[in-house]
Amino acid sequence: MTDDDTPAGPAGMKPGKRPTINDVARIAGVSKKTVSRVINQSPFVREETRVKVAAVIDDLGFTPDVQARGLAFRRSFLVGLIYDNPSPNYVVNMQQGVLDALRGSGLELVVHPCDRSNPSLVSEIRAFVERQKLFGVILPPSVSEDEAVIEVLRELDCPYVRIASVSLDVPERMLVTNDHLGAAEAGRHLADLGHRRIGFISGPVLFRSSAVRGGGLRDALTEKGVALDEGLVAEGAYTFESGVEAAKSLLALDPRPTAIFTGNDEMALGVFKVARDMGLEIPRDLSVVGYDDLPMASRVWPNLTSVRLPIRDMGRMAAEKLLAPMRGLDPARLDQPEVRPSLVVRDSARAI
Amino acid sequence: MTDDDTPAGPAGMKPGKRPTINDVARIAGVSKKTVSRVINQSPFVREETRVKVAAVIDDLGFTPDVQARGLAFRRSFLVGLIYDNPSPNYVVNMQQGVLDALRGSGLELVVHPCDRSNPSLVSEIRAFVERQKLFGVILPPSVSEDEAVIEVLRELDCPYVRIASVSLDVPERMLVTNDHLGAAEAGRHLADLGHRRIGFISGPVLFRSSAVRGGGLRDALTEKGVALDEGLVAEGAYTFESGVEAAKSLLALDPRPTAIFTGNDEMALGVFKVARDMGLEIPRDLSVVGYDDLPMASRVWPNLTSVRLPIRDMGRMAAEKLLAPMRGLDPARLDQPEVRPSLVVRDSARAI
DNA sequence: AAGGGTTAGGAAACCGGTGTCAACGGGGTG
DNA sequence: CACCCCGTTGACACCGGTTTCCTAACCCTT
Repeated sequence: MTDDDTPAGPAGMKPGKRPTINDVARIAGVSKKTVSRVINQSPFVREETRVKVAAVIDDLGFTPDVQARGLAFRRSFLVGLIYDNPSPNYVVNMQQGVLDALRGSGLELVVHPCDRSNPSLVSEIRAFVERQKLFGVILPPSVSEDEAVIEVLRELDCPYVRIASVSLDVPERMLVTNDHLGAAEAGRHLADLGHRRIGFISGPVLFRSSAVRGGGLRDALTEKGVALDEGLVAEGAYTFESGVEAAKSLLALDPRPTAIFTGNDEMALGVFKVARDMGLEIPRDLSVVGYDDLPMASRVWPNLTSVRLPIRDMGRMAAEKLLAPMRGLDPARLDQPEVRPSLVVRDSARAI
Repeated sequence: MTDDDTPAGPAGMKPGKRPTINDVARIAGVSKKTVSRVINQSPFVREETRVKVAAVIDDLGFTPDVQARGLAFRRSFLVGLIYDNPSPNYVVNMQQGVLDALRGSGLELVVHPCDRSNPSLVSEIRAFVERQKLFGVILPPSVSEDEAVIEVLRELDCPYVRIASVSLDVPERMLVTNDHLGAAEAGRHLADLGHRRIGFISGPVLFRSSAVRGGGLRDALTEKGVALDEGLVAEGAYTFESGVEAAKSLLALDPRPTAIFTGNDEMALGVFKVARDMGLEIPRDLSVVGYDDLPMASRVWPNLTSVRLPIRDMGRMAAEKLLAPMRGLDPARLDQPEVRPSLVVRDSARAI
């Protein structure tokens, strides 16, 4: 009957426009509210009706408008990733992991780098979250450790998941990276290789992981009957340059340490540089173990022994926690796989 | 007069809720349409009225709801970054640059990695752009070179800016990275150092930059009276492993090249590894020049001479092109700064 | 002073969904 | 048989903006 000449799409639709819920309702012969119920999987729809509406939705290729839905729901379908970690490798892998979990959920990822030393950090994050009415937020270290930020998220009633080296919150909002375990593995490895004078270059105090990794090392050494000499501990800043400075001070000692564990790989490369400049050969004259297992750990020479952190998996797990309520999963289902750092043994550390 | 006990916010507002355009209109004593005009900087508002409304907006801390605005505008305030480049460093710097340009504009960045070898690439990107009604899209290589993707963006009427090594589109939608120039600089450098047998490890053919960088090298050498021996050209894949394979084949030649220019730094590190395994010392026995100037170029030993690409600036410039219409800038203003790659001379290449 | 062209500003519809609540039909109960 | 309850469904208002169309006021001519 309709003698319209719609070039594409099923009959009854204006061309060149996406179908709306009204089109679906009209064609299916139901009210838009019923269509809405089908979309939202309401149980109060007769199976027969549901199938009929679903068929029309499928036929038309209808997808609900995220803005309209968001407006009515007073919540967007955007997940924010707020981070201050400067490592590109960390950031990209984290994003990938989050996207792995988001795939198929209809949610998108909005990235928001920030700077904890910026005094307007909190108000800026507040504006971001409030304006976008975020579905949820994922916070990797170290911004995950900022209680003022968390305070704002709670106040705005924005769901979040924090990633940190130790538990700082209720389990359903927390992903613990167990840095203690990873550092302990590194410590045991060095002790087993016979090292007794072991240096440690920590991260900045602003990062909890700095202390946790140091603690893991200390505990493992103690367990092996080795003491961690406080004189062999230097503070770095998780950067190459800071690693250089710290290594200079440690390797200037007499007697110097026979092994150095660094809080991350960047600083381990700083140790490499200083050792080279001093004519020390790794691992003959000095063993080095890093943390993070960056791609370059296996590119440099000698290959760097390092603790691998499954960053992408961490991103995925954190995002899955955020989605759990939407998927009707009980937060009680807390028996999720833990993050397990693992030591990757390569060539930069050997028996004394 | 008002004896309400709103804990926060100016009078006349319900507590715990963000002010809406209706609140502003009521308090300012105008219609919501007039407020809308002020927000959108319509010229049809008397200065006196504008000031009055602006004062109320400021007083209330009113910010328009992005979803409602987007719904009415039929366009969101989200910029998409669609990329398939696997380098974390590239991706993060690109994001940073785009965010630099977006700051203060009220737009947010949504990241969308993709895989060009996925047959559903185009339909997936279509769904993403259509569902989110993106404000615009930025496409770095190599997805920027995919005409099928561009076709979809045009069809959906979604503004975009492509980043590529050569011009593939009209100037206002194109940011050219001038890889030709960067590679030529590298070529001149090697020729000036006296190298005559120069090897080249290209990127994959899927990336235009591979051919363009090779062309730049060839032209520079020709200009110096040096021929690029086709037998010294090997194809890599922009990965460390592919660099290793290509280096093995090139360094097995007799006589072997005295210098190798690689399409990127990852592959240059592959050359480092093979040289080390063969007992060749860089730069004494072999000079190496890379492209990208990754952070690790200055961390490894010897420090890698490489062509620096201002990735963050590129991201910013691309995003600014996208915002130009919104800012009322003429696309005619095309006298923008060009991307200028520059050679960073370090220790991995020296005179023969 | 009447007529005509601007211009500032408002009422109502609309963007595309969801929440509230009442209505409807059929089966079980007193 | 009247009444109630329950599973389904729809009408209508609403989310917070923008667009369309119209009116009233103002200024300048004639």
